[in-house]
Parts: sequence; structure tokens; C-alpha cells
Amino acid sequence: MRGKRLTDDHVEIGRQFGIFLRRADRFYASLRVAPDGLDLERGAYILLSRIASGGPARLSALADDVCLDLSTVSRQVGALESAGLVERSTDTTDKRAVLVGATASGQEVFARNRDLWLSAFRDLLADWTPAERAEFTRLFTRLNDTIATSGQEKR
Amino acid sequence: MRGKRLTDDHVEIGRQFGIFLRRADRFYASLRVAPDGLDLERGAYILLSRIASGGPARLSALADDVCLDLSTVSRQVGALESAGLVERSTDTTDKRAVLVGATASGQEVFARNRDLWLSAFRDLLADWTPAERAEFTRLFTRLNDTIATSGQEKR
DNA sequence: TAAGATTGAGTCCTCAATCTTC
DNA sequence: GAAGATTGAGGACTCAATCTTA
Repeated sequence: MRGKRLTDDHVEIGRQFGIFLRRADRFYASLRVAPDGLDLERGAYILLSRIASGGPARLSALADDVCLDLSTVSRQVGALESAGLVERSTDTTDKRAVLVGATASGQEVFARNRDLWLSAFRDLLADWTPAERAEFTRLFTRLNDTIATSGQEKR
Repeated sequence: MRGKRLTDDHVEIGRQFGIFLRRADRFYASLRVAPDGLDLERGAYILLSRIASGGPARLSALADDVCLDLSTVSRQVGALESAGLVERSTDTTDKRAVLVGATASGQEVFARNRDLWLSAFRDLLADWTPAERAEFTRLFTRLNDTIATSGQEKR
């Protein structure tokens, strides 16, 4: 018996969720930092972060990890490659696949921006108590997993 | 003395936040529903929701409420107007301003889509306990306000 | 035929420039 | 000149079509 009644929680979340996403996206977009004259867009930085900390990987794996379309990742890799931060190489075991790895320069840029990036979140949550942060992180992760599972169902 | 140490909470939130936003945005985009042959994009529906439930308002007020650029709202209103869901009228007290209100058709479409829209969130959080939902809503709202305040500081 | 990757077309958004009215 | 709104240009993303290799 699937209830039709909607609790106040759902109403509140449903009404505010889209607006929250935009606000959060604006905040996140504002994190664009330029350490060495490089103006890394957040999408490119997230990808660089994944590549630099996780090691070389295929484009399809990267797209899955950062939750973007493969075509978008292909273009982002092109931009990072032009900036000399990553390198493409053909997978010798499967010539269809492309492996993307960070260059020394890419590793350096990642390491240097990491603290700037994270300090923005530190400042944002400066007034929160550790308990609040921990609880939020827990529920936040739970929601992330819930949405990911929900998306898989539709395939 | 501004501490340079970053707690694990910050690291975790910082690393996953961007990916979460994309996943959530994809989920939210998938809520696009077409009740009467109308294919309302989520941005347009959020705006219609605001107009239908809040009464006529200026474009600048709408843009502020839904957290979008004024130009985007102007185009969204144009789309909703073409669909016959909202109406533009000139503010008689200030001829520069445009007031946007919902038509009878717009009110009807809003009311009919509301449950569909909200039931998606009900399904999404079906496995959560009421306590978890309440706690998450609380912290979620807190974060929303925190980001909103953070954004204002930069003006 | 299918899988991996790239490229083209189209959408939604922001920023900047412009027009009208205060 | 400043405020409210519209329009043009450009960026980031998705979907669809294409090319190469398994």
C-alpha cells in the first residue's frame, strides 16, 4: 500500500531542493582559483583531482567517477592536456581505450590548489559545530548514495 | 590565528561536493514531467511554482527567489508565456517594472504537477527514517542559509 | 555487433551591452 | 545617472551520430 500522503519533510525538501542546487552550484563555481595564471574551472579541477590522486584511468572510468557524460570528460581532458596538466596514452592491451594520467606539472597544480579549495569549505562551515558537520556529512553521503542508486534503477 | 589544519569532515565534503551536485542535478533534471503534452523543464516549473503559489511579482524579485540571473528568468517567463501559463503586465506604479502572474491554466498545471513532483522525493527518501529526514532537512536548510549568506558577503 | 572515444547540435545558464523609465 | 528588463555572446553540459578497434 503505497501511501499518497506527503509528509511536511517531503514538501519542504521538494520545494527548496532545486533552489539549493543552484545556490550551491554558484558557490562551487566561485571556487575557481588561478594559482599560476591558470584559470581552472571547477569541472576541470574535479577531474584533475581525480586523475592526480587516483592514477591513470580510462575516459569511461573517469566519466563514471566524476558523474559526467563521456563527451564532456573528453573535452575537459583536451583542455587539461592543452594546459600540460595531463597526458593521453593508448592502452596497449586494448587500442580502443585511452589512458589519462597526470603530468608532473598536473600533480603540482593539484597539490597547490588542494588547500585553497578545501579552505573554502572550512570557511563556509566555520560556524558549525563538529557534531553538526559530522552528522551532515553522514546524511549527505547517504543522500548521495540514495540518488546514485535511484539513477541506476532507470537504466 | 586562522588554523591551517583541515579536518576530515572538510576534506570529505570538499572532495565529494561537486560530484554530489552533478548527481543531484541529474536526478532533479529527470523530474521533467509532461502532464498535458507540456514538457516543463525543471527551471520553468520551479518558476511556475513560485509564481502560482506566491502571486504576481516583478522579474527582479522572481530572479532573487529562484536564485537565477534576471536574464534567465526573463527567458523562462517568455517560454511560460508562450505556453499560456503566465502573463506579463506593466506595473502601473512604475512603468519600468513588469509583473508576472499565473493564468488559470498555469495554476491548474502547477496544481496537477505538484504531487508528481513531490512524490519523486517521497520515493527517493522512502527508506529513510522520519528522524533522519527531519535531521537532514534541518542541516540542509542550515547549509542553504550558510551558502546564501556567504554569497552576500561578496557583493 | 559492440565498446571506447571523439565531434556536432542543441539546451540552460551567466555576463555584458542596450533600451526604457525613474 | 540609476534601476528594471530584454537581447546577444559565450561556457558547460547532454544527447546523437560517427570513427576506430575488439
